[in-house]
This record gives sequence, structure tokens and C-alpha cells, in this order.
Amino acid sequence: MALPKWRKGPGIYNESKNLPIYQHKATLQQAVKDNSFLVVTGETGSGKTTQLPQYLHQAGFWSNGKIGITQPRRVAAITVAQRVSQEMHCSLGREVGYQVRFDDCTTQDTVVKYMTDGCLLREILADPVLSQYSVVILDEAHERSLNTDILLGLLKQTLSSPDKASKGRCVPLKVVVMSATLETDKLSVFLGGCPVFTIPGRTFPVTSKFSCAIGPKDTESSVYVKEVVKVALDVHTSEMAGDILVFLTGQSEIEKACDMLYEKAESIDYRYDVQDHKVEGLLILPLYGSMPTDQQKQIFQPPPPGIRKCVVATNIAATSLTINGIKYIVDSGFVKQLNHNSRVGMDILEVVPISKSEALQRAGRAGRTSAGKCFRIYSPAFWEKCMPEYTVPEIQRTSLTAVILTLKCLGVHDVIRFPYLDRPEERFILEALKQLYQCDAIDRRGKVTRLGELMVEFPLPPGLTRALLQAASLGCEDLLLPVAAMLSVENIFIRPEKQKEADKKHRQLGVQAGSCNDFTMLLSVFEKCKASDAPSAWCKDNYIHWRALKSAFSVETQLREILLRLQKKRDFPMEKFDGNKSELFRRCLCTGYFTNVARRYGVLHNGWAWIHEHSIKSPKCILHISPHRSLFDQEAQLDWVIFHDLLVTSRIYIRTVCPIRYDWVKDLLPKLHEVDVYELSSVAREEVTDEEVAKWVTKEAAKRQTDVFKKLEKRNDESSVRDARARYLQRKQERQQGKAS
DNA sequence: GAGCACTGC
Repeated sequence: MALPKWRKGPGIYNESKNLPIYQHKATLQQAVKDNSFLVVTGETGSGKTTQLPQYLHQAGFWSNGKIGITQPRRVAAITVAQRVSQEMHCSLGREVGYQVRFDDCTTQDTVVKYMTDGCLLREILADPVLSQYSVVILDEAHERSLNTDILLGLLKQTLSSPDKASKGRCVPLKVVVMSATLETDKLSVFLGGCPVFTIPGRTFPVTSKFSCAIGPKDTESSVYVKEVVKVALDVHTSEMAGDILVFLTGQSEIEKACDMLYEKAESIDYRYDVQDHKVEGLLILPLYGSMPTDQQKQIFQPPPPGIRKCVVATNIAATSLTINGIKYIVDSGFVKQLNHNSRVGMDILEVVPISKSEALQRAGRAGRTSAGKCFRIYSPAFWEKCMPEYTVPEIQRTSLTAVILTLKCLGVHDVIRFPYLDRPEERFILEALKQLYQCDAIDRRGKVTRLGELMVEFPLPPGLTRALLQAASLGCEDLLLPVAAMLSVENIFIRPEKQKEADKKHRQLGVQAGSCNDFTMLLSVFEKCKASDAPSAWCKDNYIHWRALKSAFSVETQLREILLRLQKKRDFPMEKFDGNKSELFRRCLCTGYFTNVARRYGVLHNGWAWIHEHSIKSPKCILHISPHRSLFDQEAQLDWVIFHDLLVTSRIYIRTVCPIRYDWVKDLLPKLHEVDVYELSSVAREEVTDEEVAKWVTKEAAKRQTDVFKKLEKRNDESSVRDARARYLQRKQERQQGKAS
């Protein structure tokens, strides 16, 4: 993102005096002095992120410790720190600094520190009372990022028990929570009824219009893609100058929409159609996260005179990136979301309707510089029936294994009664406990084991960490470190127009590795590129995403450093293994991926999935995803695989796949089949009645058919195949008609 | 035929 050039000297000073927050300066300073907790709310443009830390600095808070400000995103932490250091006339890294992963720009002088919420959480692990800080500001709390939610709970818990709070501190910690105007009462109540400060913002009105095109039943991708294209073109031909931002769910949809826009925009006759004579052409730009950086930069350039810009984007444009000059929004009403399914114990990526608050946020992107318009392609009925009020916070829809392990390491034993702003369902917590117990991170009483203590040190999902530590204890960490790194970054395989050629190259890379599965393929790509003299050119030749691979290199280095530190410091477990390398590697993976197991279609009838097309094996193979319990002891040696993740679109796909033997899982994780619900409940909290447990067990049994599995079956049954075929034929026909005319 | 949202440590 291009950084704005800030004027130096008095200019800046005057500018910040004009911000809406300025007139509340003294009151805010006093309020932080008087209260342990404070909620500050204000829309974008109120200046709270840049000014409040400076006010607290001026009020002398720095003399008792640092002023820490958290952001959910790296870019925000860095750019805001840069700006504030200029406003305070100091060089970045001195009085004002920032810290994000791989980039610590702070010194001993740093008293105003911007950082990501994940960084502060890591600091809490080392220093639970945050003795270095006098004030902690949690910014963008309304976004409800997982880390911010955890921090909120931890700070509330620490500050509300006086002996904990004063331990190792001379002056009590102050906590300020900053949020957009949404749900601030709830925050205040959560923090013991603390005062709420409201600061007016500086945004322009945005008018929203519904259309009747998409009703509650139209959830088909091709339908809404077509509709957003139509609406975007309508806007282009009938509205005054100003750029357009279209929201869709993913790369393929965006590319389809862009193709359609190109095709249709060409045929517009600008002599008659366009009201505002300044607009004579349409510049169509796709925008999604995995796009090359230089292409992304193009988005921020102002369009040539007389040309209207139309950006077709994923949700990345909702919060992460701000594009200037946007005056019109076209909102598809859908988003791709990663949800956790606690019954199957897996995460599932799926397309869902956005929430009403998210729709408002999307609309708000049109009102940054002047009044704007938002065109919703869905009907009021869709709004009412399909869209929830608020987006379910991340903590209620993701796997909690990492969170629970972190909390346990911080000494929070009772993870069910931990003060969550929004409590995750109990079965999510129980399931996380179960998985942690099964992979030996906690013991029967819910206490963190040695292995668990080692695991929490790694910035990886617990399963992957478990596999890595297994490898380290067997002396083969060199096999797992690159794989863990590769799975932590965005997809490294590029599939451009020349898909077949790319696939062929990718497959060659994998096959040369000897034993071939998707995990060894990752290893092979990593090693081959590392060994290459010109890695960036090598990537281009092989259709590999160089930016992603480069970050995999630095992640690998970081993981290796952590591992070395742990191996030196503590009595690190060591084991022996006699067998071939391929088996060793796959056994290690089993210890982490025991939740993600599938086998070739057999007798049991629960859920089916396809191996994703990108897999090196690439058989169009139907698999059966299985929760272990029912399959234990049954044909255990049949074609089993473990997989990294699960994708639900028109079908269920498993991605990054590796064949295994089921008895490895059985050997490596003897606890896999021994846990029962009662034990877990007692692990989770001290007292639990038998009645409650019984209730839970019955509920569990009733839920045997999960939502996913129901969806699966529906999608796999004959009628839906027929429907899909009919839709395909219809599309084909339309395409032909389109060409003919 | 269909085929990888976005963050973060």
C-alpha cells in the first residue's frame, strides 16, 4: 500500500487539532486516570487511533511504563506507527515504534508501541501482568478478532482480581478498548460498567438500495455473479463520476465477473449512454489476497482522466485495504467464511450470506471522501430472512485448540467459565480439550503436559506443532519444518491460463521427491527452490508463487530458531524409529492430523468427499470422511489418507492429502479412543452434574448427522447431480447464444 | 463438471 506523505512541522500539529477527538483531550486524559477500564467509540476519521496514545503520552503515562496499542492487522500497526512518529517529531523506533511478526521496530526508548494483537498475546505468555506497560489500548475491538477477544477476557480477569493485578506491578494497569459504535454497551457491561466515550466521526452519508434480483433462494454463484455485473454496468452508464467497488467471494468468481465486464463494457456507446460526459470508459481491476503485489498496487492508482475505475474484490477491500475515490458499492451479499464444525472436528470453508453489520461496513466504503451509493443486489426479504444481525465472532466459529492451550498455559484452568465477551459453545470447548488430550498436550486432569508447554511456543496450529515435535523427537525435523512453514503461508501453486502446463510442472516437482504425496511435494518445492541459484526465476518457471515461498522461508527460519531454543533449554524428548524415511515422515504427520482422516469409500455411510484437483495424486476419487470412533478396528488397513483441510463448494474437497496406515494413528495416539465425555467435562470445570453429562451425551448422539454430512448427501444424491447438469447445459446454451448475437 | 475468504503469532 502506498503511504501518504505527511507534512512535517506545525502543519501536522494544526491538522490534528482539527480532528473531532481534539476537544475531548483533557476529558479523555482524566478518564483514563480515573478508571481501570474505558471504552472509546468513534467512527473512522475521528482520529482515535493516532491521537489518544499521544494524549496519554502528554499526560505522562509513559513514566510508569509503555503505552501499547494493538491492531488486528500488520499493515495498520506499521502505518499508524509511522504516522504518529512523524506527528511526534521523532524517528520511528525511538519514542514511537511498532512490533509485528518478523519486524520489531522498537528500542529501549520506545514508550508508544503499536503492535498486532497476536504480538501482545505472546507478550502476555511471557509476562502475564504486562509489567512493562502502564496503558494497553485494544483498537478495532468491534472486529472481534480471535486474539483481541482473548486479550479482553484476560485483561478483565487480571484486573478484576486485585492480588493478581498488583503482582509484579507498581502502578495498576489501565485498559482502553476502542471500537466502532456497534455494541459498545455490551463492551461496557462486560468491563464492569465502565464509562463509554463517544467521539463523532468524519464520514459521508451513503444511501443504500435493494434490488429484487436475489431472493432467499438464490444462492447459486453464477446467479449473483451475473447480477453484480449487470448492476455495475448500470451504475457505470447512469451514475455521475466516481469509482465502483464490487464485492464477491473469491478469485474464480472475480475473474468470471471481470471477463463479463470486459466483454460488455466494450459495447457501451459513450456518446449516448453516459449521463455524465466526463466518464468515457471503464477500467476493470480484480483484487484478491493472493494476487501478485505489483498487480495489487495498480488498484490504488487514480484512473486516467475520463475513465471510471471498477474494482472487483473479495472481502479484503472491506477492512484490510482502503481504495480512494470509491463512490459506488455493488454488494453481492455473500462471503467465504471458515467455520468450525465441532462434531466432525474440522474447519470448513464455505460461502455464506454476510451479516447486516457487514453489509453496512461494505456500504461505508463508499463514504470515505464524499457521499456515496450502495447497490445491494439482494431483496429486502433476503436481508430479513438470510442475513444475521452481526457476524458471529471468530471465537465462536473456529477451532479452539490453540486458544485453550494458550489459556491453560497462562494458568486459566477453568476454560469454560473464562470471561468470554461472547461465550463459545460448550461443545466447542470440550472438543478442543478432547483433541488436546488425544495428542498429549494436556493430561487427564486438564493440566498442560511437558509436550503442551513446548507446543504453545510455536506460532502454528496445535496439530501441526504436534507433528513437528514428533519429528524433532525422532531427529527428522528437517522434513517437517519446511512443510509446517509452507502450510502457514498462502497457496504457493499458481494456476494461470496455462493450467495444464502448470499442473504438469507441479507434478514433476513432486514426483522427483521419491515417495509422492502432497506433503512431500511441499517439502520438495521448498528444498528445490532453496537450492536454486535464482529462486525467483525458478519460481516463475515452475508456476510457483515467489512472494508466498519467500515468506515460507522466513517462517521456516523462525520455527527452526524456536525449536533450537527449546532443545537447548529443556530436557527434550527423544525416541528411536527403525523404518524407512517415507514412513517416518507420514507417521509424524499422523500425530498432528488425526482429526483429518478419510478413507476410500467403504461400507460406512457418513460423509463423502473428493480429493481436490490440485492434489498430486489427483484421482477423481470419492472418499469417506470419518470420525474415528465408529471405524476403529474395522478394516483398518484399507486406503487411508490424512489431509490438511476441507473445502465446501459445489462439492466437498479435501486438500493436501497423504496416504497413511490407520494402525500408525492407533499406535502413536493411544489416547485417541479412550476419552469419554464425563472425563472431559470434569477437566473443563470442577463441578458438573451427571445429569448435565447425560444430556450432553444424548445431544451428541442425536447430532450424528451433522449439517455438513447432510449437505454432503444432498449434494451427492442423484437429483442434485441432475440439477447441476441442467444448470451446466443452460449456461452452455447461454454462452453460445451470447456468442451468436 | 468443478477447482483454495481474510487475518495473525
